[in-house]
Amino acid sequence: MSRKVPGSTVRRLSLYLRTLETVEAEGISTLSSGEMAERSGTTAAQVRKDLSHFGSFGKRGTGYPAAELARELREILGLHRTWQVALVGAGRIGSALFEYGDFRHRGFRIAAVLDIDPAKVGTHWGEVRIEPATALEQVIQRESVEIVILAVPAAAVQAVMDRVVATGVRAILNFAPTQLRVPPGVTVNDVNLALELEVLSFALAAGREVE
Amino acid sequence: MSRKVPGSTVRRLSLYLRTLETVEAEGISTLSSGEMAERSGTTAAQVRKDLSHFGSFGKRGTGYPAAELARELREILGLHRTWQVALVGAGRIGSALFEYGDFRHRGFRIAAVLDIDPAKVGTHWGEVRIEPATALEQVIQRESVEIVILAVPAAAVQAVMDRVVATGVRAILNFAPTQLRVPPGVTVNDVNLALELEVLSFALAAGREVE
DNA sequence: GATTCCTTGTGATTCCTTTCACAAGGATGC
DNA sequence: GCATCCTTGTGAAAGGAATCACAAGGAATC
Repeated sequence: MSRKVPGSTVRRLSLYLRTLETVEAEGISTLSSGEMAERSGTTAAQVRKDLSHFGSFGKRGTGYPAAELARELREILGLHRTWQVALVGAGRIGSALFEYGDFRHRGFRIAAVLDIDPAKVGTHWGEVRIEPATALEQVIQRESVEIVILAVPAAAVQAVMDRVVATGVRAILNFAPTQLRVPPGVTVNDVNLALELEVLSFALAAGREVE
Repeated sequence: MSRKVPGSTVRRLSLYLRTLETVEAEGISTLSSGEMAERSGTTAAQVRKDLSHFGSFGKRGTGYPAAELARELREILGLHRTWQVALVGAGRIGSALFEYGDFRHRGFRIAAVLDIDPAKVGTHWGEVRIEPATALEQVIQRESVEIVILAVPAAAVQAVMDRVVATGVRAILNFAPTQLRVPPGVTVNDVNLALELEVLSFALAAGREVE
């Protein structure tokens, strides 16, 4: 049980949680680190080491109780509560994310959608009315937003980010292919779709696997 | 100039390339490893070490010629040519990816779109006719597809992947939140959107930055 | 109850990535 | 031409993460 947790461990915890949910749906109530590893694409030792950062959840000779470990992981990952999310950018990517059911089931509620395009402002996505980007600060405050998803063009993203950070938001998911400058204490997670394809391109061109 | 290249280096190369393109657009023709690092969110030593895996591209006392290094990086990443891509799954995410302009500009041509839904099959996205998922093998062969993007539900993805791999495709970009089992020689790159939000959730819940 | 078989949790080790530090070499100014 | 200032490329060192290996302990069988 240590203090500093590698980002790679956090990402695997998320995979473990999904594995546990699948396993529970299959009616399995206990699984070993080896079974977890097999299903999550890692090794038994890695599973045990990852979990050991946060405590001791298994029983020797038996393994881990699926339901209980899932509950623990949700707690650790902060998924035991609902997070209010604002989505900036109502384009294709924004729309896909809004529809993405996984988010809601996992405790992320897209409470607001904003866009700069006057033609989109005022229209509705389901229950949510698209609001003007100029109202960013008010919307974040009104909806108690803690996580912002940026799905805006690369040219605009730094300016929007600066405004977001100024409101006190400390977690940002950025889809623009731009390296953002953020003050310490703010976590930015980048999803760069072109980059993901380029990794594949490299693997094919170089004739080797990557990662 | 070494043999084995870390995946993290490949990902940074992609960022460097984007930085170079930005820099060129600003009319800058030469930049140092320090300037590159500043703009790409890393360190000067890292930039030099990353590039040193592939050769020697800079000039002491001066830095790197932007246009030339960009050309070299495109070569290394395999972006000097066009890749034929098939997109399986014409839902929200598939649609967003199809519209995503960055892909085409980077040498990725979505040559085919497939879906299992009869209501979608036969309709067109731009020039591309949506084809039935049953025709997967024929379409891959006909279009000489080398990269497949899987934007299908988690429950279906392993079966589709098996068929894709059987055709000889060796590079897959998977958007389903499922750990795929692949034979050696096949590179799978996962994009797990819920996971990316969960990393942020963890950071907020734990009160610390991640990565 | 004793024996055998599993499985966890974790220090030690190995492996890999990043950072450091500096020699080598080019540019610039006088 | 010489001195000074930069910048690269890279071996060496440091830092982190994954793997190993095993002691500790529970379950199951006879």
